[in-house]
Amino acid sequence: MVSLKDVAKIAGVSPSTVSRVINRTVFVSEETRIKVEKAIAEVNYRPNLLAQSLRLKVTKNIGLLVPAIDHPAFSLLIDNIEASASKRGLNLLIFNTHNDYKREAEAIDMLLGQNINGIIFCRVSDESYIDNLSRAYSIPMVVIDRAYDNEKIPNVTLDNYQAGALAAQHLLDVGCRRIATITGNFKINLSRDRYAGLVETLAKNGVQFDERLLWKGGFTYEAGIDGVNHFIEEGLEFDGLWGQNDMVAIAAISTLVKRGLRVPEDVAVIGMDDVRFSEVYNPSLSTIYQPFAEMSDIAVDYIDKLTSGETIAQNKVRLQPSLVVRNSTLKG
Amino acid sequence: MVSLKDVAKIAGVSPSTVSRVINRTVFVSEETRIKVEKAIAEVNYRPNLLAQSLRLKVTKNIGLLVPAIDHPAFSLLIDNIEASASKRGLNLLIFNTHNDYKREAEAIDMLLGQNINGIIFCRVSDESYIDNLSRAYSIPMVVIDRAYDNEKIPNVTLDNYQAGALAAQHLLDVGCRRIATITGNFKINLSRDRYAGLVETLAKNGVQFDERLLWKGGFTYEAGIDGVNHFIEEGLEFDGLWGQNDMVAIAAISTLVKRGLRVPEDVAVIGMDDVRFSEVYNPSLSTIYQPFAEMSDIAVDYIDKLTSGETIAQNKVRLQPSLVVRNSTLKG
DNA sequence: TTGAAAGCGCTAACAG
DNA sequence: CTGTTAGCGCTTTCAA
Repeated sequence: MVSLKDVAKIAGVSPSTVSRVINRTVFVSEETRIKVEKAIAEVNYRPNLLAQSLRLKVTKNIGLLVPAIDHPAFSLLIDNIEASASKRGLNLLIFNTHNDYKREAEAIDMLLGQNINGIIFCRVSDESYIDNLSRAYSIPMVVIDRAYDNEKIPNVTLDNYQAGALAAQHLLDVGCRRIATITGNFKINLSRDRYAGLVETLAKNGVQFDERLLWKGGFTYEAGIDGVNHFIEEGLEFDGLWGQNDMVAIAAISTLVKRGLRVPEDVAVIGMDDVRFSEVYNPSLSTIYQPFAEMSDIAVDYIDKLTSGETIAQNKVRLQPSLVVRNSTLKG
Repeated sequence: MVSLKDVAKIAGVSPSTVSRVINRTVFVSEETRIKVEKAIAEVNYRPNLLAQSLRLKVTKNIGLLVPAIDHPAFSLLIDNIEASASKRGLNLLIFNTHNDYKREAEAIDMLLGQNINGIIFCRVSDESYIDNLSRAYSIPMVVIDRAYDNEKIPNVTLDNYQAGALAAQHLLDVGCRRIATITGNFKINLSRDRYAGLVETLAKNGVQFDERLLWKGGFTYEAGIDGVNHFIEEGLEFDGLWGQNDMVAIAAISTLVKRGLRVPEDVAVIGMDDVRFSEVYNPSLSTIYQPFAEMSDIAVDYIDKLTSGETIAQNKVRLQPSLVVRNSTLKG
């Protein structure tokens, strides 16, 4: 590996001068600058980021913790965060917490010993260890998506109550009256918020939610399958269903169809997130759009600002969801 | 930040002793070890990886280049690579090359200046810059999935010809005779290999492939949609279709159904990769399984071994695909 | 405008 | 078994 010293020797100047040329930190005479640049090119020199970071106590890396990687919503999120990071010249270190708050704690612990600038943290659930988090405070940190009700760490989230409200309103609008829902684990507060938005909006419109039509199965395909099977086996009737994410909704549709029901004619189904394949599913899936790109950009920007010592005016951002209507709810 | 020196002072020993306790590199007397450990715990000391890496010239980071993140096959691959890396205490730095060989070249260039141990490289296409790659040789590198025909860099790939053969054989077995295929870009050699496997296996079985039923649309949903629309608009008849990945196959099914055709009764459709949602699609998708987990593990292991200076006996591994039969081809 | 020197936090001879 | 010393590659005072 060719070092700054080598370049200095070739250019016939001191190491500090080479450093100054590279970082444009102070003025260097045209003449020497050219000599140095020539030497750099000659040996194809690249600064050693390790040494640089050690000296400067800042790195270009940020850590990202997600509960799952191969999950359409999270891969979409990761994709967006990567884009935001790379736009700012930051690198992403990704860790999968596997929806397990113990592994999450280990990962945080590890991350703190890592050469990173900050952590973007998509918490597993309300069980996530608080004490580790407070230790984590020693480096910039932002929580995305799954924040606590009274999150102290800067965070960017969705108005999940409103997501539930939109889903309820749309199902009512297309004529549904007996509405079922399959939710995420209630240890994740956004599952509760989404649910509350649904139930309260139905109530406001004179429709009482039947709690037997609630299945807290989680954010997986299995939840969608199990939920629908459960409802049907219990002999419960329903004409509308909200799956709290698109995977669940799609699994629900698939199960309904297998059971001989038509979607949307017999049951209108709406999902959440607007992941890529919801558009291609058969029938195409109505859903609640979640602005992942915007959320990612805000989160990365936080880290960036916090790192450079800037103070941030607003340390909580809550974005609004919106309704996407496709065929799975169009009773036409 | 508390440093090793601080710990040494508290424990009343020299910095080297503290280092020795931490790294268990040589024997330290029970007595001093305990003193040191107590001091470490007292101030909650964590070694600075930056300094450690600078000194040792090895990091715990590996870079991963993928053509896309939010693509079911790649998020599955990323998921598996993360698992393999984390199992070995390695961190993953992810870069999205956006299927663009120019951005890919930039990313490699950047990665080379990064504090990484090695690169796992999922090449965009045959257009990927060779010269950059050879420069990249200065650090351990392994190509996964999309390797060249005569790849010089250690690589782990699938027997893509065999994948095509399996698809062809299965479609023949369920009674198809007019078979269409939608392939990846032919600049990616695995698209060509898969295609060759299909065509030659058909020929071996006395079925001549009609080249008008080839659509080189790429690995996207759009390709599946466009391909089917094209075939139908050209008035071409077909009773079987292979999409070279699951997204394409699913988009094809969705388009066929929209056009009033039944799957599998009118057209049997098979995909490739066996991503998560192919099982949940309606109808569930027959596909060619690709052993991503195994591929990932081999790739990460390569980097790990190369880093520690071990020589690797076999620097090319080619794994076998297998057939997964579901409803989209069961004409029953 | 440039060079010398110190030091970021760590490890590894080398000596004892 | 442990301490002293040098140095990884870089930046930044401090002087000149």
